[in-house]
Amino acid sequence: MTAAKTLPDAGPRSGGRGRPSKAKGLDLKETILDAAEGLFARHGFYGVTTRQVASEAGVDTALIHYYFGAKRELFDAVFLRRAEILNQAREASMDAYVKAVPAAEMTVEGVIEAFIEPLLRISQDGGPGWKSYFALVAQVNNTPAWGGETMARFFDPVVHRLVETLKSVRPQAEYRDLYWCYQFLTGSMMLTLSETGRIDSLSEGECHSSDLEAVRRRLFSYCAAGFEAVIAKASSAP
Amino acid sequence: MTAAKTLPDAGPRSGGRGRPSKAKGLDLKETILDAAEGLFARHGFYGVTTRQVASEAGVDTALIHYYFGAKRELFDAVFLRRAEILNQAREASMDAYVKAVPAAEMTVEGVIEAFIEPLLRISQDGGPGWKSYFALVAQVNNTPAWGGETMARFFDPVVHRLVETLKSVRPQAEYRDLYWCYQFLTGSMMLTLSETGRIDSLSEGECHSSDLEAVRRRLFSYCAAGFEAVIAKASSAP
DNA sequence: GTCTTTTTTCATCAAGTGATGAAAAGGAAA
DNA sequence: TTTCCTTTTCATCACTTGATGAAAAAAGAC
Repeated sequence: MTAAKTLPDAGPRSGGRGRPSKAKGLDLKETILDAAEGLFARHGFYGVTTRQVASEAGVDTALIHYYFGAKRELFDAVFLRRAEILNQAREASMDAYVKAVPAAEMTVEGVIEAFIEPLLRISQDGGPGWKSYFALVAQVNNTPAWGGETMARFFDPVVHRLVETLKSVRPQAEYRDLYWCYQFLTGSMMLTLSETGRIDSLSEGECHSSDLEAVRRRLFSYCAAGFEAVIAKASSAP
Repeated sequence: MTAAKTLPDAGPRSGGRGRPSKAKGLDLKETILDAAEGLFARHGFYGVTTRQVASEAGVDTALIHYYFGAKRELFDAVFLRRAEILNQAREASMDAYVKAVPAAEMTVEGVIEAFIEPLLRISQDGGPGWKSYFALVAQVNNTPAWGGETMARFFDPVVHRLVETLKSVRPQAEYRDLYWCYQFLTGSMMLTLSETGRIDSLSEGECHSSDLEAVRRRLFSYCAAGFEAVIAKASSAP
């Protein structure tokens, strides 16, 4: 609390006097976030101690509280850091699709691809931190106690955008069906992005969690066909 | 350790002399497992203390170690208790399908329904403990550190059976595709069974996590269409 | 009743937990 | 150089953690 109050509000540079925070301060903050991200992703919020984070980051325990306050605030900082980038990338991707394709030619698969592809690309090219982050989000997504609120707080807008776009492509579809299908989609997507390695052992080497190109070749058409089937079934039997 | 060694090996009744374990012993064991199940499902392994379990079950902390040994062994006992019932029910369901339907008339959707339906039925009719259990399994499924091994240890056989049955229905399908599709399916299924309530708030009341009848009307055809699309795409573009 | 075994409770341990206040270190500003 | 502010470290607190051994209670066996 006291520590949190003395935090420099803006990131880059803080006013005029005193030691400039550019020296190592911000780097250390990022280092701490990186360490916390990896550990939280692997062991969950309660499975990680602030001492472990400090040790992994190579800093003193007190420094973590100095920069982030309580442990939960550190977790939120980890979660928030990439959530904004993620939402931006997804909104941009859907913008691009809607802008590039005439309304009459938009497809369910195209919309879904615009929604998911940014995540695959970032996971492949964004560096190792992103892999941890996706595993973290997948874990939060399946956390009954507080996962729902957290996911809603950060990711609801882009999901609503997906549903609305799909509704415009298939106007006869019911929202009920679209939301259920979205849930099925996000379950597949999150489990895949978290790359738990289960499919590697299950398939005895036929498939690899990290092979996102293989995912790309299958997930879009899988989900699109699922959506279409559910929509068709609903409209045929009301 | 010492406590674990003095455990009665077989459950029901233990030999001849001494206090019979029928009195309250087994009931207490079940009570402890129930309490642990609910807590682990909500907060994960590290988010629960043995004292919380004891308090929830209304027993002394030491009794937990007396019956189950270390905390991790308690967790395994919780996980194992229903896993066996689950596997039995699923095997029986697939047996019934394969027996009832001539090979020529089996469908991808039929096989998938035989694989998933037991879970939905048990979740609906099996009592509240099962809801917790499914949430627990979903959480383990998304745990990178040790979730993979745990899932494999308990559930690999029935999954291999699913894949083999699907292969017999669509002999031209590649195992690669079937395994990837299974991963998509299990992601959707586990997230749905864990009933996190996210779809309730996301859909603003249109859908309810607990409405498994709505799931039944959609999930089978969704997954089946996804499988068919992936298989078709693979065989059309080798 | 007495004996014998199991079940339950009590008191406690050693290690680890998140968190904090005070002091030290270090560079910029005067 | 001295002052001033920020960053980093140190020592520590109050509390919780998983776990255990010894003693007490319970209940059939004799």
